[in-house]
Amino acid sequence: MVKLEQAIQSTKFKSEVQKAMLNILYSAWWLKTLMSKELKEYGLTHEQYNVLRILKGKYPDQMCVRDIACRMIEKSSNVPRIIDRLEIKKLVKRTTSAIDKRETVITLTQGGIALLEASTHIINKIMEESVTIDQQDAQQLNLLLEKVRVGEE
Amino acid sequence: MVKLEQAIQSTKFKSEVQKAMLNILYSAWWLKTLMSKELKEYGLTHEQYNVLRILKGKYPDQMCVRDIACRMIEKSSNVPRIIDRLEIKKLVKRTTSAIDKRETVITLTQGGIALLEASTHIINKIMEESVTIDQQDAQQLNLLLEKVRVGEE
DNA sequence: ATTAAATACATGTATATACACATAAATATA
DNA sequence: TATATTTATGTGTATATACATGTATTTAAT
Repeated sequence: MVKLEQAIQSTKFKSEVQKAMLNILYSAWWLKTLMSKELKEYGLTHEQYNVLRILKGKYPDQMCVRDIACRMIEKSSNVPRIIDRLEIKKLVKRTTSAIDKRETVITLTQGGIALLEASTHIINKIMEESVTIDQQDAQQLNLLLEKVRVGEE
Repeated sequence: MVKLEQAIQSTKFKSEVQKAMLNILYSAWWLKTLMSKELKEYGLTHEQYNVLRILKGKYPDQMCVRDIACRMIEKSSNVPRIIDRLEIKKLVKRTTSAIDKRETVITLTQGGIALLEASTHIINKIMEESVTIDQQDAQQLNLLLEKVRVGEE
């Protein structure tokens, strides 16, 4: 295990709360890096994978760009542009909605489903191997993280 | 408080551990957004601020690019480029080391110090207002996050 | 029915991430 | 000493973030 102190070569924190904030930021980077490394084998970025997973959640129903955007972990993600890359790789298809011509409807292709399934399989395996906390600790962690965001509107 | 379920409009998680991973990623994004919003008033990005703080930690000693890089929270940050922006704004100064001509030595300017102090003051205030967990919870959170990264080399 | 406002998406710009590669200088090796 | 390797930094490219703006379409208001 690498403690935060070693990771960012800092020992003096203003408070335990400030250390926790840095710890959250560092842990998120660590998790993303871990996933991205695996996803690279499939030619996917972390964010492209996230969009594919969101689409899978509604499959075989389609989703419009807005629906995808509000399910993204990073809310400021530029979903149209991420879909651009996925479309080039023929993992999704874009069509204009017949009901509301402003909406672009995104559909997972068979290739998209196949790639998502293969990569998800590996990702889950890697994450299970790398993150070994037990269910109780995870539950406690979820509780505390939501406490951190208590001021969120 | 906004629970993760509402934030990413998802209710079915594979496990409490998977939920915790998403919770870490979302919380990190939330914290970064909160800080960036304030830093914008000072014309700084989150990453530029991080570099300035690292430099402050050694002040009045100087630091080379590599030393800054290994203290960054996001290890894949391109430090030379971040320093480019800081240099343009005259917040830091670049000089080539006399001892090792490969090294670029970075120095905080008076303007850099002033801007850092002003922005740190506000950031600390905002973070104290927004993140209201107590010291014990923070300690517990730090413990759990390091448990998450137990597999880190 | 016409106009105004809101909505959905695309596009543009600056900065950052992630990573490969280039360059110059220092160190190790033959 | 000459060469090879390593190290420190800079540069290039593709993608993403953060945010502003543009455009078409729908909805609401007059």
